[in-house]
Amino acid sequence: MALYRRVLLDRSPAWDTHVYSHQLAYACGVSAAQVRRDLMAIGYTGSPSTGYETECLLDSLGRFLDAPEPTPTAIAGVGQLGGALLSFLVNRHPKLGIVAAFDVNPSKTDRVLYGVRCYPMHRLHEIVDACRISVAVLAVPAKEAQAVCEKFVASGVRGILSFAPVFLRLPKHVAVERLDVTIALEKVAFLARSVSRSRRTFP
Amino acid sequence: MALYRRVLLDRSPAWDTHVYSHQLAYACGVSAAQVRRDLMAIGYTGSPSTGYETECLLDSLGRFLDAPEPTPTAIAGVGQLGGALLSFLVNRHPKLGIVAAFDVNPSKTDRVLYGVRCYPMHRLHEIVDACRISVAVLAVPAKEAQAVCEKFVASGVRGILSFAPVFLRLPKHVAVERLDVTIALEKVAFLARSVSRSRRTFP
DNA sequence: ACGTGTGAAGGTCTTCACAGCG
DNA sequence: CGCTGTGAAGACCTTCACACGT
Repeated sequence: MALYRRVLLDRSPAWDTHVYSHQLAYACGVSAAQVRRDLMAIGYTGSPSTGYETECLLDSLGRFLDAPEPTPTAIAGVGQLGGALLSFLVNRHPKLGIVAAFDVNPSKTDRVLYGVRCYPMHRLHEIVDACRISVAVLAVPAKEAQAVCEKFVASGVRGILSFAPVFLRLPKHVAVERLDVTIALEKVAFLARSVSRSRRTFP
Repeated sequence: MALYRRVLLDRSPAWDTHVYSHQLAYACGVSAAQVRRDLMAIGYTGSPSTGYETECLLDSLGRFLDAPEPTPTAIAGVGQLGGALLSFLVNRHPKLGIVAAFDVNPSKTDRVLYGVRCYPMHRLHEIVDACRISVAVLAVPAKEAQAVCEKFVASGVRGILSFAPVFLRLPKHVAVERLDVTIALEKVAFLARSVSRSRRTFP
């Protein structure tokens, strides 16, 4: 899990240079055995006495998670959500830079928004091709999501992060990750209801 | 899964009044057996000849997923992300209404933003208590997330949807769901890289 | 003693296969 | 025949338990 790296990056001052699996487990909300197994899977091995060296571990995680060179990324849809994502992501991650934005709204296109140039939709293929973009973020309305992501895939994109509340039907060689706010909220409401129920049942 | 309902709500015109498990499975990207098992779990039973009645099925899903009465919800943090979420969620879901927003910024508080009244943070307990809010959305900076969600929990909130890229340590009787944009993006980039690798290895 | 690496057990979730019925 | 409901098998993931090194 990439969560380990995040936790290590803003590492607690307690972990000076070394960290034990149970500390990392506690910080990530998983079990210590899980951490050891995951770290073993990426080929890093720690010493029993001192635990894991944080610097060296971050290095191994980086080699495993990141591509050798930065991965250029694009975003489609610069509405409220797209804008929030842009301002949040720009210059945040050293290996995942947003290099282009796309929108249908002419008042948005051909300008630099949040530090990223915004292009009209019809130049999508051209730009994706020229910048060798391999990952795209979808922040467009649900009705346009399927069409836009097909354009991305046709232009060579191999990974898509979608915020649209629809299931995207794509070839198997494209990785899709969905972040569906509505469903997540329904899920939380459901879980909240059931935990409070079990609380009442077994007080 | 709540995905079924979403798919059924904007149901394809092909499914007039009835739907077969394999159609629903195709639309949601899962297997037909999975759909049948899930629908069985919520106690709905279809007929072999006609499949499932969409209206009746939606009814059963609603009884299972939703609370009998609407669940009041609050949001903390009305920055870029919070604003986008607000405008996206307000009046979207019949059973999950955002009834209050909270922010530290005085220029935001005591105004109505996106149709929702925004209160200062120090009135959080008072408002959550008065409105019987049981679910909260966190769109605050990572550093404040833990503190804010503890205030929510202390005020009686039992479910939290967090967008902050930190692990929240909370009592077990509180349901937490995280939507971490950065980690999701890293995951997509990683998967995109590995699928393109396997593509090259077995062409 | 304490923590890691790792085999083995245990549980959960998914898929297969088939009886039954319109 | 085709689709549902459901038991059985299987795959996957998590946890336990313990040998080894420091």
